[in-house]
Amino acid sequence: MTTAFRNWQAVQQEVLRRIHAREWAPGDLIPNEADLASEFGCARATVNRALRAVAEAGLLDRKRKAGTRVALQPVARATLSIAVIRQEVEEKGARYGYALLERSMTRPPAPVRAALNTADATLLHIRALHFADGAPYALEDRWINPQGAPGVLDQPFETTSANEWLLEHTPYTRGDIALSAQSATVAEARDLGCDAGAALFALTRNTWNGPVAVTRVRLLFAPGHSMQADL
Amino acid sequence: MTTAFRNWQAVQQEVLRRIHAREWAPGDLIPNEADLASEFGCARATVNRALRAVAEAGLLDRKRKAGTRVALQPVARATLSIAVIRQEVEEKGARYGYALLERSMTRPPAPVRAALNTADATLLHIRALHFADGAPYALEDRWINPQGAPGVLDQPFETTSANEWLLEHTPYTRGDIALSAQSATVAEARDLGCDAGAALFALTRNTWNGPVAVTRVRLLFAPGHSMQADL
DNA sequence: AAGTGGTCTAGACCACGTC
DNA sequence: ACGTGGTCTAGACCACTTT
Repeated sequence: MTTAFRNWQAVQQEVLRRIHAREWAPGDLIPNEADLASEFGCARATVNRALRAVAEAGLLDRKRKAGTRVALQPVARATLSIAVIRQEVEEKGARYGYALLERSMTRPPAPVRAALNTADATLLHIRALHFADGAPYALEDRWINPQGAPGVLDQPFETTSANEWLLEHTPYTRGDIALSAQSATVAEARDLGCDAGAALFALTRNTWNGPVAVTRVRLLFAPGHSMQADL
Repeated sequence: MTTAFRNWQAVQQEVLRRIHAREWAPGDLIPNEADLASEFGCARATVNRALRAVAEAGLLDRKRKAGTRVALQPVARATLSIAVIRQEVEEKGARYGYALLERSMTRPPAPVRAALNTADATLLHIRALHFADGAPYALEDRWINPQGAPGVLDQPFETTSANEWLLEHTPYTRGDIALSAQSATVAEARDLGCDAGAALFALTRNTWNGPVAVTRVRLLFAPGHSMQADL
């Protein structure tokens, strides 16, 4: 006799067990929801909830009519949590500091124009440093579209970072992120207090609110920085 | 009169609209599920589904009894999809290539032992190169615990990468990932065909199957590599 | 103690994709 | 055409927290 699986977490655990134990091997078609429900002694909605969760984790492929199959090559999905830099620093138990380096209205260089699709508009350009315990932590290079961030031109950003202000005052509907590595230029090395040519972790992020570009920011982290995530 | 919101996606969209329009401002307590259900003209379960989805995206904080609040600082969550390297290369439209550099049973250095918590066991050490259109794409440095990957010792890994074999044959229950930037050592530069000291994007990943370590891998990507994700 | 979200149920209908 | 997952409903009970 099988124990009854009364809640969706229990069903999920049993499904995961069968996958890991290869009772359901990669590529296999598993029983449909109705059959599993009667086997597990619960409602179909409960099985659905469990299978949906496992599918979202990438271990199952579900298709109407075709049924549910164990994923052949489970694509690992790591979820990065990207918080405000001040939070990130303080969560590491360090004292946060901030300094504005530059604030101007400028026509951005071609790559920025292309990424934001803002043609030849003049954007607010902010360069700033974030510190952890007095040491440079990250160098922020940001372009803000005043059209997409009402009120931004009234902000001096001398004590509060654009990073923080935008998150609280400017909604966005979509965005993308790119992570990469790059060598520190002489200027960047000076700002970050490292050697020129040092390997830096870079995060570039664009956000939009509907069709209108809000901001593009490139964060260069001091050498040794790493981002963690769980699978 | 309000239009009826008949499905959870429509409810979700309306909730997002209210958050973005600041009708529900950060920190605000929003109406409870029952009230929203009657306002939207749908069942409470439908509202629940929608609110749960928004909360999973980080825009709402939900607590029993305390109610649902708009998140003060929505933590951006970027989901990285980490596929098999061969897939990754082929999806870019390039021809994939693979070469084994080293295969041995060795006692790993301290950092690896510590990360995997394998005490002084002897592990399988694999070093290999992945190519895209003939050019080095990524350098793989991997340690495999034979205890966690039955059958791995029978694999030569001369034509099929450990990356691929493990994903298909070895289940895991948890893992972690770290992303960072580092300078190429002389040896790494030789393998990757770049200059020593070049900034490389590094991905280090540990996986376990329950309490037993399965593998630890460090992937060093050729200069210029970036990882993309959406928000 | 009471209010809120979390979940389960049984049944129903629908949408999609394969056959 | 038809089988499968996707979703909705109405009602119910439970679990967690705050009051």
